[in-house]
Amino acid sequence: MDIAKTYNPQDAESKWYPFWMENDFFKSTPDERTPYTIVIPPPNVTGVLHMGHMLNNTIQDVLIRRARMLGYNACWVPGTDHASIATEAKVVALLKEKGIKKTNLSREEFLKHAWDWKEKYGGIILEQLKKLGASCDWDRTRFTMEKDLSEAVIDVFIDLYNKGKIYRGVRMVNWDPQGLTAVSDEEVIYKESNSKLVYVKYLIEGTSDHITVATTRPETIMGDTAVCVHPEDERYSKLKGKNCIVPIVNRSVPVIFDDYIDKEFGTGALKVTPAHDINDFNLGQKHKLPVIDALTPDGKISEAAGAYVGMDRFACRKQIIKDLQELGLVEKIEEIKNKVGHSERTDAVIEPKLSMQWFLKMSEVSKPALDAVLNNEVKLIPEKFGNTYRHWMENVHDWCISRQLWWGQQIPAWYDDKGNTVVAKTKEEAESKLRTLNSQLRTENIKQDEDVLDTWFSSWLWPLTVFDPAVIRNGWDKANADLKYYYPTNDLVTAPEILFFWVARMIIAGKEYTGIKPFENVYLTGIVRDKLGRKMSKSLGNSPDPLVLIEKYGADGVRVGMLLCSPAGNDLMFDESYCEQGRNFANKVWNAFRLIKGFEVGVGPQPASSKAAIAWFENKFYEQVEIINDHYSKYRMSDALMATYKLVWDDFCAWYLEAIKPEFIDGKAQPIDKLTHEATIGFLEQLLKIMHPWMPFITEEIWHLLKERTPKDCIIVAPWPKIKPADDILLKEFEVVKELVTQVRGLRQQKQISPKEKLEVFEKSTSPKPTFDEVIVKLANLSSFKYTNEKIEGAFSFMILSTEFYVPLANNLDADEEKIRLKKELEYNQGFLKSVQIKLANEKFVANAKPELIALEKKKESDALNKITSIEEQLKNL
RNA sequence: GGGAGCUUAGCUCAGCUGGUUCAGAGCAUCUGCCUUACAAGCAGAGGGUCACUGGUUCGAACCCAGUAGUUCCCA
Repeated sequence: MDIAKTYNPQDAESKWYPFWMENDFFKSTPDERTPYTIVIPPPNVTGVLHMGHMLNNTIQDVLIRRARMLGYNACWVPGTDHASIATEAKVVALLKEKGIKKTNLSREEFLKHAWDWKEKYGGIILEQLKKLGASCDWDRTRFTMEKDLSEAVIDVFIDLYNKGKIYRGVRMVNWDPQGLTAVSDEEVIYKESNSKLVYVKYLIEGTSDHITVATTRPETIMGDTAVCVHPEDERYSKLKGKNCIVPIVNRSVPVIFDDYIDKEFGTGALKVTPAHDINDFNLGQKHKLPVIDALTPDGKISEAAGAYVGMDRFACRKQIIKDLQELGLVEKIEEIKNKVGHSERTDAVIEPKLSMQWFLKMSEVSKPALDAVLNNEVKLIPEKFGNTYRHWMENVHDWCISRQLWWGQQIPAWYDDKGNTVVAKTKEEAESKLRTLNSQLRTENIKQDEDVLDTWFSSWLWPLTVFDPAVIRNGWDKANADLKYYYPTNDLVTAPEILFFWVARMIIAGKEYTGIKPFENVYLTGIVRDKLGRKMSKSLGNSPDPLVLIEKYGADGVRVGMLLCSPAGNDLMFDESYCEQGRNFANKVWNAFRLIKGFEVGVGPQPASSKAAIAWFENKFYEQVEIINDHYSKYRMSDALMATYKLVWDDFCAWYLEAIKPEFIDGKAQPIDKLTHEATIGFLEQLLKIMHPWMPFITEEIWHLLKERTPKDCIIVAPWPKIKPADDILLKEFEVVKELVTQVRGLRQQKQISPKEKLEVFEKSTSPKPTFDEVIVKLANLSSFKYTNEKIEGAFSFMILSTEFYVPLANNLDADEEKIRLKKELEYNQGFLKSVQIKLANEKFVANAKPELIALEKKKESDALNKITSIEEQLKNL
């Protein structure tokens, strides 16, 4: 068979993914096995795969594939969320291109367009995940706006309303004037910007005096309903009971006193605009001030302002400063830096705005969710996030769950024309409820709330409703078989930035509706940054396209590359060179396979070197798989990967294969014996298994090229290797072999001796351990490896641990050079001895240290003394 | 302004309960090799005042305090 010299990932990827699908290897249905479940953090339905997804989903796939091999019933549920704001913005933009305005459409018409869009373009990301190799059970794909998932959302709203946990109120919300919706606190991004602090004079009514206030938002002056100063601020004490005049609109407003004021900031006097600042709003409530909303929803000056009506808020800011200057009312302008909130979705400057919104009271429902993390019922990985989590949960604000959009679950609240509100699942139910409040009710006067619910208000049910959308209605006791089997899920893999948005809220929902946590462990990945440490973003253009990377390096290469640089919970500085390293590794594995596949099996006996190498590698494998399993158990992904990488590359390829590889005689490869051949294929199979979660495609490819297999005999479902305790003594012996071979190779390099020239090596020993002698002869290319009781005169020598080795080199020993080298070694050992002896002479050390430790130090001392004597002797002989 | 984390080789990171010859790994670098599995490779080598300053201890990369730099979260 002709096998390509370099691995071609595309062939394997296009072959095995469909094969796995056709054979239902990703599929899971409840059975007698223990389940292992992951629900995907549903990506935004408008999304395309970015590096963050790539990292996140690779980790999930590694976990799920390994669980499958460990014999669990592995189930990874995929899906997308409906992303109200993002999707609606996309659809609005698309309609605009066609010349259709959203405002000209009815809700139903708009939603039809939105669904059309979703069917046509939505969920591209799920197809992209397949390229990565994601082994999701695609038959279980869910979407948060599906009929029954939506119904669950409505059921939750009604339930929480009935429990008194949802209320409607006028509140200051973060208003996105571009998206025309309220957004939650978490969706506001504060950015540092340069602002002008304008000092404006307000005349005191009935006098020629004035009071100066400092503001960064002069365009809200028309909404002022008071000026506030600190009660203990002597500068202003004479203003008690006075009014002042709001410039431009010449409104008379009171001067009020409140210790909320920071005397040091600006002039110590604050203009109070209850409609446009949360603190001012609170002040207004306290002092019973009127509220004047001076802005329209789209960020223009409103009728109520009485001036600049219809002007954009930023244009107005410029104009009003100019006008105030002309009126002589501007004392000065300072340039300051402050943080300005921007919408995460549209990047528009957020406007604090009073509006009628629906809220969920968080204080009670969040308690069980806080406890679940504090008492380790839900484990956060890494643990440090527990602090952040607690801090947030202890200071949680009520959750604004309404959004002024159409794409989403419409709030099941109904109003009549008399100001009555009821919450009901259907219009009919609402009508009968309203009728009890309003006997004159006319059906045509019943209106449903126009708003939809926050997307997180549906995705917080994800781990429940992907399995049983009816669980809210039926209750946990009547949950379906799927939910009972898969819930709680095992691991959740997500980004720390949505720890509160989503993770905390899922725990809340899980606790509220089942009393059970939704998952055991939450693995928080880092943020993918570029190598300069900048967050990857579209605007910076510093994010590689994952699909291009896959094309370039292969899916396996990219997966390995991603995980090589991803410490748990810490950000990762991604660089393409990691993918290159991943690709190179795949190629290394490919070539190891090529070598093994090319062996011709003969009838000859098994060489002693092969037998010894097999014994060693078997134990090495046990030792390392145990370490790898341990890394997995601690979610140390990059450590598990690196241990796998080194086991394959260093131990298997560089040492084992070199040790068993048949020699060439007269330019012809000799056949390999049957026993060694079988053992080697067995090792390769075991190694492929532990590589499979990281590199699913190449491992499946080689698995099938290695042998004829039955159709169901695929590595994706092959059992994870069983291990035995490793023989530590054997492993230690081999470490000496490695060191010895390295020394001989180094000697060749140093003395310019060809690797082809055979050398002779002696070990000074009275109790030979010949297990690996033949391996040494082969790997170091020796004519012989012998033991001696005597020192070999005139030979090059070195020590490993406390054993001396000699390499006789005719005409090659440079006495001066040798002396320098030995003196250096002598110095080092003397220094070392000294430090050990100081320690042993220290009474407190001897008194306090553990006995094993003292014994160890004594051994170090005697070893060092032996070495020194030996080196001194050698020096004398030169 | 409040809170949390981080700082170890050129880069990315390990270093668990303070004690093995403990200062490590991978990549990168340097040197020599196209040795019939692999130049996407092989063999060898160099490279660090563990951010800084103090303290605790027989002993500190590790524990404590402070300082500097840096990242994130909250306001």
